[in-house]
Amino acid sequence: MRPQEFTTPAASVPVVVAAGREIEIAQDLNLPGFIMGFAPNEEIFGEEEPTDFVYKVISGAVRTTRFLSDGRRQIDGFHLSGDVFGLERGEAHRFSAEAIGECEVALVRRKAVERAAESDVAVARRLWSLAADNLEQLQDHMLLLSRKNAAERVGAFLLELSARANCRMVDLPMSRGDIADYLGLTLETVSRTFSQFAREGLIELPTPRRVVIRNVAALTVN
Amino acid sequence: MRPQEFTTPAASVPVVVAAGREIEIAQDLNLPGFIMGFAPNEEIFGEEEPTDFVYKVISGAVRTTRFLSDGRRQIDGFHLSGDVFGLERGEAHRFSAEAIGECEVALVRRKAVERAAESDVAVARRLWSLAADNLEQLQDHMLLLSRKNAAERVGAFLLELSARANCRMVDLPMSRGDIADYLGLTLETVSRTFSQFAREGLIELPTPRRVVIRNVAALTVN
DNA sequence: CGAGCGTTTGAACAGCGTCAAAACAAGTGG
DNA sequence: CCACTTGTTTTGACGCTGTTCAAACGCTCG
Repeated sequence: MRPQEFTTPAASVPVVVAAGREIEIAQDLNLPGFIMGFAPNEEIFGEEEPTDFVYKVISGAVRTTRFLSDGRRQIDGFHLSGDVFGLERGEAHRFSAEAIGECEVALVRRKAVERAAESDVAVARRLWSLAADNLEQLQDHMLLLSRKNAAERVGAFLLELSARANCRMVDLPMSRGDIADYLGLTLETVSRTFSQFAREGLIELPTPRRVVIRNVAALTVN
Repeated sequence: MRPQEFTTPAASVPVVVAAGREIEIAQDLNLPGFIMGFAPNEEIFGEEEPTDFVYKVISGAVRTTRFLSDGRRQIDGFHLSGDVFGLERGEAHRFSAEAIGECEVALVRRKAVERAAESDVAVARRLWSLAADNLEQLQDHMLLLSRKNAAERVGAFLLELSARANCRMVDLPMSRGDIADYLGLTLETVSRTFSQFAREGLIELPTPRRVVIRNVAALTVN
């Protein structure tokens, strides 16, 4: 979705919900931006598109994805409320981003972020930290992908979400297929592992999209 | 290996080969450092050790690794001559680094690098670029680990080395086991895939550690 | 020449993927 | 309110890819 293609609220989504607002991109870094609404599975930006904006999830959830030429998909990350995404060094996005469910996203001009970083060392450092957090998370995820089995992957995923929500009960915004593409599995394997965990009493599944973690230790692997 | 434990050239490795030299950490960023020699499989730094230094490969090859508690190993990356590694944000290393074969590594104080970045925006930007390169490489590797099969992984690995060496003939400094832990496979699968490629004429294997790439397209997957 | 390590190869096995169908949930229109 | 549609999730049966275990091979270096 390119900004030139904005539609008015009266037309179909996406729509600009609010313009000219101050968006907090990092701690103590507020920049002018605007908020847009996206429908489920709607593209926020596509691979190869210019990196004109930096994004922040206001509500809902977003996934960033990459594809192999034959359609195999990888989900690089899930971005929940408050997360910043789409900040890349190059001129073109290496990922696409899509709304998982109905969601609101704030857009800030990338140039504005870069100018702020150039004039203020503290800001540059905070942006660096943002990237470094990202890097460390990616490294953990790489270890998961290269050396953990299906149960360990799903366990780590549930604990990751639980830690983010700071709660043993988690509502999953994403489908089994999304989880599978995040964990390098198939959706059937993810579903089977959920069922297995429930049978073993490690989790409860009140509904398919709600998980209550009962046994943290049994889901943990280091 | 902590610097306090340096031994003299007369004793066993590692040894300080040269002290007080200027090391080029990034383009136009030369900082005082010293060069140490390491024996095959010798640890350069360990997980959890303080991040007091930034490292640069002068000769030979280095691997950075992480472990799961039960011993499963992942190789995060191979670092060849000219590569900078060990630059992390936190106070403790999240990886260990070992010499693959006999090699020389330059050490520069991390504080010196940070001071340079703080006083010079251009330096900070170049360090940022270093990290961003790292990030992009990691993302590609994640796609490999999550969605590519054994042949595609080994193919990508060979092309990666070939691109770095800028040559269709590549000498592998690392063992089959190292390659396996980098690609998320077993050493047997790596060996079998090499043999398979050779049988199909995609590569030649004059010796186990030397590969000549014959058919780039057949090894490529996007 | 023999020891030790890395590599190759084989055979059996298992974990996860594939294909298929059924169960389930949510929304739509009669 | 209920039949119908559509999409997601679950479950089953089966097969393949890659692992495991084991043995043989080939270097290199004492």
